[in-house]
Amino acid sequence: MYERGAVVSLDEVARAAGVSSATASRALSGRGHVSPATRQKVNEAAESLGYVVSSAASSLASGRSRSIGVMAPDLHRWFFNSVLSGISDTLTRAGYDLTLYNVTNDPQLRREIFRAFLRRRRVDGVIVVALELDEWETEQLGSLGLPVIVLGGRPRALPGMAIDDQGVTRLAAEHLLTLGHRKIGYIGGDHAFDVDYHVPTQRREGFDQAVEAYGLDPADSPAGVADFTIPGGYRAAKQLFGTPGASFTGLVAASDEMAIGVMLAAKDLGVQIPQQVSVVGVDGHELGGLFGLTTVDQHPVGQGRTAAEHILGRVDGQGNGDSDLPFELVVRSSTAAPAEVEPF
Amino acid sequence: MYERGAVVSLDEVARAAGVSSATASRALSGRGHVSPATRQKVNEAAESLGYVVSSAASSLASGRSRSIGVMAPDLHRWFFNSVLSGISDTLTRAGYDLTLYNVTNDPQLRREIFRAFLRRRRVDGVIVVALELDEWETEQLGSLGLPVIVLGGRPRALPGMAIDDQGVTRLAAEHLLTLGHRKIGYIGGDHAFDVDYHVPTQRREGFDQAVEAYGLDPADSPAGVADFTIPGGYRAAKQLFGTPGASFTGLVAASDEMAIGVMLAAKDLGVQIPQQVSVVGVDGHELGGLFGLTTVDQHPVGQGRTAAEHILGRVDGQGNGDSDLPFELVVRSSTAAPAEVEPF
DNA sequence: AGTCATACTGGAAGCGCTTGCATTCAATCA
DNA sequence: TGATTGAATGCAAGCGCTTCCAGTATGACT
Repeated sequence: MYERGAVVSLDEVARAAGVSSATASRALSGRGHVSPATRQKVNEAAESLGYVVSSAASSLASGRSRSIGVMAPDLHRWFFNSVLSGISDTLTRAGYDLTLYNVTNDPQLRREIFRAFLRRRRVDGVIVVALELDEWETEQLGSLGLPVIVLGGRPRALPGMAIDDQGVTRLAAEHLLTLGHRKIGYIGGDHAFDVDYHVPTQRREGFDQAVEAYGLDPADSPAGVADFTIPGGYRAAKQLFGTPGASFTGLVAASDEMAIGVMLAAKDLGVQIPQQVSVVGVDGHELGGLFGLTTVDQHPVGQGRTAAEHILGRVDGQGNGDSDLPFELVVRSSTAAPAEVEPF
Repeated sequence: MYERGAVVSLDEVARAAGVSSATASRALSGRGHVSPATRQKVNEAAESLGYVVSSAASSLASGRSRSIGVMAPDLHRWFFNSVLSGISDTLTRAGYDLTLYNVTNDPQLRREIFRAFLRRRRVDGVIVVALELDEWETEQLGSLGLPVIVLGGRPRALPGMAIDDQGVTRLAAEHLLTLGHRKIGYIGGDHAFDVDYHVPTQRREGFDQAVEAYGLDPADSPAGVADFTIPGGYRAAKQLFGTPGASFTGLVAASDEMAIGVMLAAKDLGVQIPQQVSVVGVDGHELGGLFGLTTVDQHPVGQGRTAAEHILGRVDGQGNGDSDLPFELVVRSSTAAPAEVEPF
């Protein structure tokens, strides 16, 4: 039904340039010795014929596909689609394609991705974004014989890049403590939500460390559990604000989406931010500005870029992948020194 | 550096099953005649050896890559990543890969995607999500010799699927008019924002039609311009709410994100929804429930699924693509009959 | 002048599949 | 019963590149 319009082959380019296809290949790919004059002739021929290499033929012959696989969970979550944008941008600039594997909750589909999709040798490397991998999955990835990099979380067996997940919440909590808050609450994830690799635990840990460093008992901190989304944060905050006796002047949320949920809940309940409660999040969400949210920005787009650069380097046999990612506190209007005002 | 772990070839499977590689290929792909007994032998051999077809070799030999290209703009926008999820889900289930081309504002990158990426013959079909294509791009897509489907917008030259973009806003406005509102405002896009193919104009048109049908003059409707995002809607609403003399009891926003921005602005300004102003959006945003937003749901995930099914059908030579997509009004708490209360 | 390294180029062998064609064999039919 | 048909299978020719190897030419060096 769809016949490919006259597709130009390397042979035609070679003929037009008056060289062999071997030389044409070398000229176009930049590998091997080709005289400048020949190279130009070939390039011109290719240009004028509109030649584009066939990825299938090239892959088959060279064993390289010029494509990177990206496995990511829920694309609705801002963090993940941000990382994906960053990866996509860098790969496109490098002339690589991006094969997306959206790993959903369907266990069968998920299994199939690890079993078959990745093995088709369509990709030269894999970036795993914030997935909690079980042992079998880790093994599958490892046995691929391809560079793999896990972004977010540090599975023992695979090279990873991650922010210091304790560091971010520690920084967030320290910010509040420095401002003078002494009674601060925490809203974070639960182990049951394993979309993030151990992230919930790590983040809570960081919070605790900061609190303890100020001689306080983390157990005294009112805590809520949510799933890293806006509605999740909203619900948790409503509950927290409504808990009798659980007063606090500051609140750390383990993600900006939760923090935004908190701010919405506060608005609904008439709790004033930051007069009655200061709120800090983690991520650097694009809506942070709109809400005046103080946050620990982890530059997700940059993380995507970095991961992509890294994997591209590894495809060429450089580096090994483990590294730390930067983050920084961005202070906006959702935090202030605790006022003399009655806490909520 | 990374040697591929013992990759199993079709020949090995064939040998293990005691047949020729031709038969093994037919057995595995399901094409051609193979006796049930042979088929089973081959399947078992493949299974036990962990054989997975090489996509490059298969593509080269058959001309089919079992991959679909998806071109999408800004992944942050909820609508786009929803559609993408839907596409991904359907493709994965069908055993297809998804090659993502995130089309950004960088004109050079964008050009390159159309010029080279799509021509590498890595994909069997292309789904274009809500991109305003210029003539050259349309032509490139058309000359690919591949099934292409444009989701959202209807470029003359390419088959497309779209909701009735006039219909959605007409429905939204009719909802308000039916409730008794007679002074309703509109927040929509601008031609300058061409991420959506003609969508801004179409949606405004639909709104006007509804208003006119009630004997009102669309020119009397207070209107704001925004870029389909939450902050955009927020800014436009602040302006609209602050315009002297521009009173209205209902507001139609051309996207849910804008509508959410409107609600946030209203909250900040103390404008009560729906008591003073009723708000309707378009999309079916996942946060609609949280905000109690009345909306015209266009089921973006479903759209993605439908588009994917369609393109898969076209790859197999069926159908031609043009079709309408369903949408429906979802009434929540952001709309009500105009109260006796003073409008904002 | 002779040797050797080096730059450039072409021939040709695959890469791992799919598929057209030929072959075999058993079932069907007049 | 011989001719016909069709299912089942194998052979082998590619698909369009990359790259090893060999060959030639050119320049450098002793």
